[in-house]
Amino acid sequence: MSKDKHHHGALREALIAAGIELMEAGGPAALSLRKCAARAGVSHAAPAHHFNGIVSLKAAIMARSFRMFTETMRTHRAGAGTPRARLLAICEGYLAFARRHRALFQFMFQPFAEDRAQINAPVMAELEAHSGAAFQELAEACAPFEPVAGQAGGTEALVWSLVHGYAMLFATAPEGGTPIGTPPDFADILPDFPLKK
Amino acid sequence: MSKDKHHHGALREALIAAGIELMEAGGPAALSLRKCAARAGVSHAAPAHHFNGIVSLKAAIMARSFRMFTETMRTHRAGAGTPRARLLAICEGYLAFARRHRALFQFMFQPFAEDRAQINAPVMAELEAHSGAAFQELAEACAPFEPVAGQAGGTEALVWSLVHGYAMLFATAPEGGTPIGTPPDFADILPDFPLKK
DNA sequence: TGTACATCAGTGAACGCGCGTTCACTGATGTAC
DNA sequence: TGTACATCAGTGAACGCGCGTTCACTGATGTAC
Repeated sequence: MSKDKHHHGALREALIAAGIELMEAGGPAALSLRKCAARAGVSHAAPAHHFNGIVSLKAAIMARSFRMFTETMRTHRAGAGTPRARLLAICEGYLAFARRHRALFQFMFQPFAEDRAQINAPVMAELEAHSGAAFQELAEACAPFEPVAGQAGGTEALVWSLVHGYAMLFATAPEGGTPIGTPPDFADILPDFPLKK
Repeated sequence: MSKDKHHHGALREALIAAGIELMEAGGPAALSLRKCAARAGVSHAAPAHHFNGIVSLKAAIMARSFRMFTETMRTHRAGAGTPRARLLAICEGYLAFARRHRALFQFMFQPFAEDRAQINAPVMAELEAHSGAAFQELAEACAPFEPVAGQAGGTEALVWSLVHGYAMLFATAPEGGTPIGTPPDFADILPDFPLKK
């Protein structure tokens, strides 16, 4: 089999998958080009043919993460009938992803990202498309409700803040390390929003 | 002056301050023992006399950060008369700290913390006291209100999630990088909670 | 008040490590004719 | 269907860097008598 010598285009994807596994095992700081290459069964110089630097690998991992994130929300949304049920389902998907992929979730939303200038255009476009789609899911789920405080985006801002904070504080917290013993279910703290007239 | 040779106990604090400056300039990943030492004007071996490893330095920085965090909330709370005003003031303090100290805020709440086993007892106690005090401020501000969903801790969980998510998404986001153009003021999305009977 | 001595808090050199990146190379794949 | 050749996607060695940590040392400070 020639695969012993050549990856036939699968290496790029394999490196992304390896990076995700590394992060999930050891947190965002555990990622390195050399470890990704090793995990993909390839020499540490090989990734240079697929990413023009580690920043590009990180961007590709982030894009892939947002795609998984959006898919998780869509899966949860399927079958929810009422607007309230749909909104709650989207949020449950949000939280499910955060719980299942703690490190990726942290990685996706950390404010001190790398220099975006180093990311090449197609990867950047992919990243923006996937993260935009994730937000779109949330925005659509908020659409049937009367805007909070009468502002466009008010409900989105409230729901997004609430679910994101809950995810950070309660869903991805290290083993029981929160001042609130057992936090309430998310469904119990999501306010009732009146439907649009 | 003998300070040329000896720091007279001020080095420990100087190293913590240096670490905070480093993080605020370059994010949590910019911290290193050697850079802290350099910024404090001391050889890179000197910190070993004050911290038994970089994990201890990080813990001390985290403790100091929580102290600043609590102080910011207390400053904002001062002078607020009604329960609603106090709750809002605490939240504004929360957000003010996140905005002013983006990197510290991220550092304090990141889920993949170092091995806590390496932190020596007094630093650990200090850290727990300061982070406990921060949460206590928030809990006290929630106390006058009827518990959300009838659960103990319900209001705290809602408010904390909401303000924390808002801080992460809107207060510490990199230059305008949020799908919601201009987010609403936090005061507009904080629900009205009924007072206790 | 002096003196001997222990302790403290620095220095500078050295260590080994993992990292990203570059380089010449090589063998397999794909293409033109 | 063969053959010459360009391109692609790997390899392994080497580079320089910053890192945490250890070590013997030294001079200043504090203490016992």
